[in-house]
Formats: sequence, C-alpha cells, structure tokens
Amino acid sequence: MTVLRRVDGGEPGALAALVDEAAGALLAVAVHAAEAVQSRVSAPQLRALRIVAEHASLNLGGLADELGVLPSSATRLCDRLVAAGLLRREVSETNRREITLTLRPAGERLLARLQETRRAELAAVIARMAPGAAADLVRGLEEFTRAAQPGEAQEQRA
Amino acid sequence: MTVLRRVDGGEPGALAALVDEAAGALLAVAVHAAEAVQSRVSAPQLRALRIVAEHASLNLGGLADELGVLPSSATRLCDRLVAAGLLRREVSETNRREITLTLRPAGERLLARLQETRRAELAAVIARMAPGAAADLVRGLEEFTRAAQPGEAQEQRA
DNA sequence: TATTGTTATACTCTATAACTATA
DNA sequence: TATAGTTATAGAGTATAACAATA
Repeated sequence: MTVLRRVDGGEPGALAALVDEAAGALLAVAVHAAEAVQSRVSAPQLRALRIVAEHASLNLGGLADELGVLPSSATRLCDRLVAAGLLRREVSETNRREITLTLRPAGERLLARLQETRRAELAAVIARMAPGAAADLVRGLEEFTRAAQPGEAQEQRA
Repeated sequence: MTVLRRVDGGEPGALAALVDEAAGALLAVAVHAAEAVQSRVSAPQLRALRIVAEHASLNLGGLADELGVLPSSATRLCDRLVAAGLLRREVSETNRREITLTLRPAGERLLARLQETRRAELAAVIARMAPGAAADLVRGLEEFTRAAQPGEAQEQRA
C-alpha cells in the first residue's frame, strides 16, 4: 500500500497546483498591508527601503543589484527617497566614488509600521483558523523555505 | 522596533511573526516565475490579463475597479495590450457606451505559460520538502484562505 | 584605464482633469 | 443629466546611452 505516498510521492506537480491555488490569500495579505503604507511611498521605494535596512553599509550599485535595476534607475529612486526624508546619502569615507546609503529615522519608522500592520493582519486571519492548521502552515512554510535554499537544490529527479 | 509581546501559548501574534518570516520564499517563487514572462509584458499588464481571464465578460470600468486604478489608466493599459495582440476590445452589443474585453489566443497562451512556469518552480521546491510538510503546507494555506474569506470575518478586529 | 554614479532621453504606469459619445 | 470611455498633461519608475569623477 502506498497510501502515505498518495500525495507527496505521487506528484509534486499536483501539490504545486494546490499550493499555487491556495497561496493567493497569503499574498493578498502582504499586498494589502503594503498598500496601507504605499499612500506615502511607492512599491519600488518600499523595496529599496527594506533592502537598505537589511544591509549595514550599502552603496548605490549594491542597491541597484538587489533591486534588479540599473544604477541610473536606482539614482533616481534614491533622489526621491532622500527628498522624502527617508534615506540618507553620504559620500563614502574610504572611497570617494561611492555613496553610502542608510535609513533616516523616518524611514525606519515607516518600515516598522509596515511590519506591524502586516503581522496584525496575518494574526487576524490566523485567529480564525482551525487550531492545528496554523501550526501546519508555519511548519509547511518553514520546510518550503528550507527546501528553496540554493544549497538544497539537489536535483531530486524531477 | 517590533514589540513581540509574548502571549499565552501559541497565540496568533507569535504565529503571525513566524508566517511573516517564512512566507518570503513562497512569494519569491511567484515573483520569480512572473519575471520569466515579464520580459514581454509588464507586471500591471500581467495583472490585467489575469483579471480579464477570470471574468467572462468585463468592461473597461470593471477592469479598472479590479486593478484598483482609474479608468483612464486602464484605457492606456488596454491600448498597449491590444497593440501587443494579447487583448481584444469590442464595443458591447447591449450598450454601445461600453467595451467588452476578452483575451486573444496569444494572451491565453501567455497566461498558461506563466502558470506552468510557476507550478514547475513550486514543484521543484516541493519535491525537496520533507514528505509530510508539503501536505501540511497545503492544509495550512487552505485553512488560511478559508479564514481570510470575508464571510469568516466574525469581528476579530484588532 | 576601470569603477562608481549621474545626466539625457524615451517608454510604461498612474493620477487628475477636461472632453466625447451614449443612455 | 448621468454613465462609459478617451484624451491631455504631469510625475514616478525603468532602460539605454553618454558623461563626469575618482581610483
């Protein structure tokens, strides 16, 4: 009997279709929370702020790489974030060609509000879930995250 | 920053933080798959195509509503999709003020390719997950989706 | 000469406002 | 008059290409 293998051993493809279908609501929460903040800051600006927050010291080229845009685009993006008082742009002390990007306090507060909003919306949904399901979701997501790591790309016979 | 208040055992707040953290990889797959198609079609255009695909008969105002943009923006978006051969724009027979939007075959093929790409990437990750975890993920997501339904919004306002 | 950013130009996406056509 | 879309104009985001400053 292969009852245990009915799902996972059978077809990752079938599970993928289910995940694909069911992930929509989760994405919607992330999007909805972002919209609450986006009245002041556009989506690309928000991404840029998050990237700067995650890197202790970042230059413009590094930000462009992380954003997946060209340096010229990153320059303009930073212009607006600086003008909005969210980002600080300073000439690097070690290399005067480079600029160092850091968040200004207003930028940090904005990111903190966004995270709080997102978690609050997630919590509101989770509170209505069947007891064990939330734990399943966490475990499933964590396993998914682990399996998605580059190091895990062990080519397990597609 | 975030005051992670400890609440009595397994509270939604704590779980929400975990979900928030762990959902990143899942979002990344969706984004990555979309990028493969976005070389030809921009993100807003892709959203518009998906919305048209999901509605048997949709007029321009309806599309604008679904996109969350103004009719004028939707008009321009449709201009480009029509020019790209992905969308069909016809005057409604019942009301000559309205236009009816439908996908052209090339638009349908594009969406089909995107879904296949996304599912293939999901399947590749799922194949590397611990056996039961994929099933947990599906159950967790489905429960999350159910709990996120408007009908389930039994107060719970935080 | 190579690297790091910026400026110039053009196209997409969006909003606001004014407009046309239909009901 | 109200409704459905479009056109005009402007700002943001992005790419390509040319440029300036530093190493």
